[in-house]
Amino acid sequence: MSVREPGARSASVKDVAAAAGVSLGTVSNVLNRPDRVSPGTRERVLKAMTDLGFVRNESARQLRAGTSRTLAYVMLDASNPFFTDVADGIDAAAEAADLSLVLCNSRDSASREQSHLALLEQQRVQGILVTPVDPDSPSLDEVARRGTPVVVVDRTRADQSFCSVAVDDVLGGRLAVEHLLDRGHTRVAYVGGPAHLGQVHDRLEGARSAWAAAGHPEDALAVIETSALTVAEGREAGARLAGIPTRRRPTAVFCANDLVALGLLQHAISSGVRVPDEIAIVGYDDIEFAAAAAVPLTSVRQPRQLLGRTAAELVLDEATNVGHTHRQVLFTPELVARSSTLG
Amino acid sequence: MSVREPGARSASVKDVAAAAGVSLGTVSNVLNRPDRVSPGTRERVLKAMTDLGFVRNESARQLRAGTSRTLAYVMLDASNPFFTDVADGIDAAAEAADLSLVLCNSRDSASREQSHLALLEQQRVQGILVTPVDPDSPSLDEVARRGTPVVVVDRTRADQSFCSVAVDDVLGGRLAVEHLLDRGHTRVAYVGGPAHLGQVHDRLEGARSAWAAAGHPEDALAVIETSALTVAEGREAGARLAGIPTRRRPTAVFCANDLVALGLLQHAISSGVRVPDEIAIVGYDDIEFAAAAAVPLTSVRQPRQLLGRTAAELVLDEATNVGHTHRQVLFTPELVARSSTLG
DNA sequence: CCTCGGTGTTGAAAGGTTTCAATCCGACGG
DNA sequence: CCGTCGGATTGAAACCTTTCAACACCGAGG
Repeated sequence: MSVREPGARSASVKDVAAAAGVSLGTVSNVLNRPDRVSPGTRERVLKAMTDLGFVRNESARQLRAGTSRTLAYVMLDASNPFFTDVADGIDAAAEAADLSLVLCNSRDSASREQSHLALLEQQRVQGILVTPVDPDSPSLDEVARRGTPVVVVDRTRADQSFCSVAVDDVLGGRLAVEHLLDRGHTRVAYVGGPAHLGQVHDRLEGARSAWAAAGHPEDALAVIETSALTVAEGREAGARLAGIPTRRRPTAVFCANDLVALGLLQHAISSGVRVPDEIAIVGYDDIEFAAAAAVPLTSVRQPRQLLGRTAAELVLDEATNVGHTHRQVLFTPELVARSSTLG
Repeated sequence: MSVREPGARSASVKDVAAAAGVSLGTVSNVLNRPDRVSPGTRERVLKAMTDLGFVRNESARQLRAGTSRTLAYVMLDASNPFFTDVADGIDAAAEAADLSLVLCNSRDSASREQSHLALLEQQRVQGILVTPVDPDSPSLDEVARRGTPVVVVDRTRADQSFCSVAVDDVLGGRLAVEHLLDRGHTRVAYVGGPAHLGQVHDRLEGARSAWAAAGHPEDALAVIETSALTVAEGREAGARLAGIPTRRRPTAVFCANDLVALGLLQHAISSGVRVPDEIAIVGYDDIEFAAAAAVPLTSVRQPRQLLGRTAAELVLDEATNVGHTHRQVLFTPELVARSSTLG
């Protein structure tokens, strides 16, 4: 029952074999094909294992077997509920395939992402799912080229160099603005940034197309750019909005994600602006906190779990199926109307 | 530039050595002690590596070296922002120690937790941080006894069998209720559950002690038990609260965590109950969404990142320091008063 | 009594990296 | 010209598990 000192060597199959008085091949059989071993010896071996505190050395196992039983998701930002929901979906699929999932958080840093990718590659994980800081980064291609299946999650890329799973952001933007037009709004603002983010850009594009289709002059759709998609930036944008004279102030706002929308909502309420009467708000992602906001938020829902599950399935196909061909899956978003636009 | 088929063997040091016309010892030197190798050969070896798409095999490395460079955090519920903040703190410490952090999500399931622990142990990670489903589970002891440093995060245990890092929940409960007493409330309810959770129990205990210290009869502190600490349960509790006749209805509520508080807040606002005038609300954890709520939430702040950072430091000490002794660190929470109690 | 079939067990090889003692080679001092 | 020294390179062993062909044993069938 003693505790091992740091650095002390742990028991190996050889030790177990010696203690049980069998060969080490037999110990291995107990671990991997217990039915091949007679009950008597099996008991003896198992007892020796618990006595010695034997722990199978996964490195050696994997070295010999050449294969690992884990999948990895390198997430962009673990504190955004959207990504943890995606991770849940991946987890479900991994569990179904009897793999375990490890998560790495790059916290928006390309270098952290880089070192996670390197380590996972060296560990010979079955596949890597990643929401990259920059989808065009060549290091993704390198990892894939060297043989580790890579699937890009919630981002896309012009070329088709690997599988990806994403949601149609242009359509999402269109849905949001069409909804606002249906509700009779004629002065609308889009809030989000930085502009170079694919999501921010695509959602705006969708918004503009719906706006133009309704016959409004394109440049009458105001754009308020933020420096990040966070709650704090949303509040900030709310303040800027409040500075616009009432007669010209938008009566509705479409935010690039729910965090921004929640910040904006908070600013509105705390400064006495009524939602949706004076200003209607549409968010994006439909995270749990959107429905739970003080004024439940109308939002564009993305199939988060499904996104994760599908990505996991793609990476597994690539890992096991020789005839695999890359696919770009694009899901359809859906508008969920709640009080923040419905009065 | 060709892509390897699934199952194809990747290049090894031996292949690199052959391609560069050196021995494999030299290749290893290039990887581990580049200064020992003359610039000429080094270049040649590096070129061979990129040509062949060489990826160091971490299993073999670790098998030989006997040590890994990773730390793991087995989190209880990745979709609770509280835990992702703790993970950020751990990550910071890991980065400082030049280790990489992998996250596993047990999603409130003891069996998932179990299999994550087993795998991590077999991978010989440097240490395991865990917020367990059940802190008294004997499998934690077994892992520790067999030699992997284990630190329990945000939970405690009667015995001192390993290091733990937690926050004084009894004090937190006291702070919350003292604040409400200061604001003149005389009818207060505690909302949380299930009761067997250590946190739920301790916070209530603290609440009761403050309540009694103010001379109020102990049983006059109402308790509304929920079946989980979620937003949905918070809404539910709000509905139950609303069912109490006004004259007997509590004028203030102390919730066992912010998710419950946010749900309760949402119910109040949507049914026209004014916060804090008709009902004051105190949450617990001070997650980011608490400050960003429509009525910013008064909450008991826990030092989340510090919790994580300290836990990581403890596990590293245990992993490297032979003279390590277990410590139970208890942090002090702090009340953050906002509009939900301040009018 | 011998052979056969089957069950249970063994021993050695393989997998990729790191380490370290040993070797090699060129340069330099004597 | 020889011996020596230092830096660069090599080869073999070790890490632990898994696999698989070979072996020992036993009872049944001929």
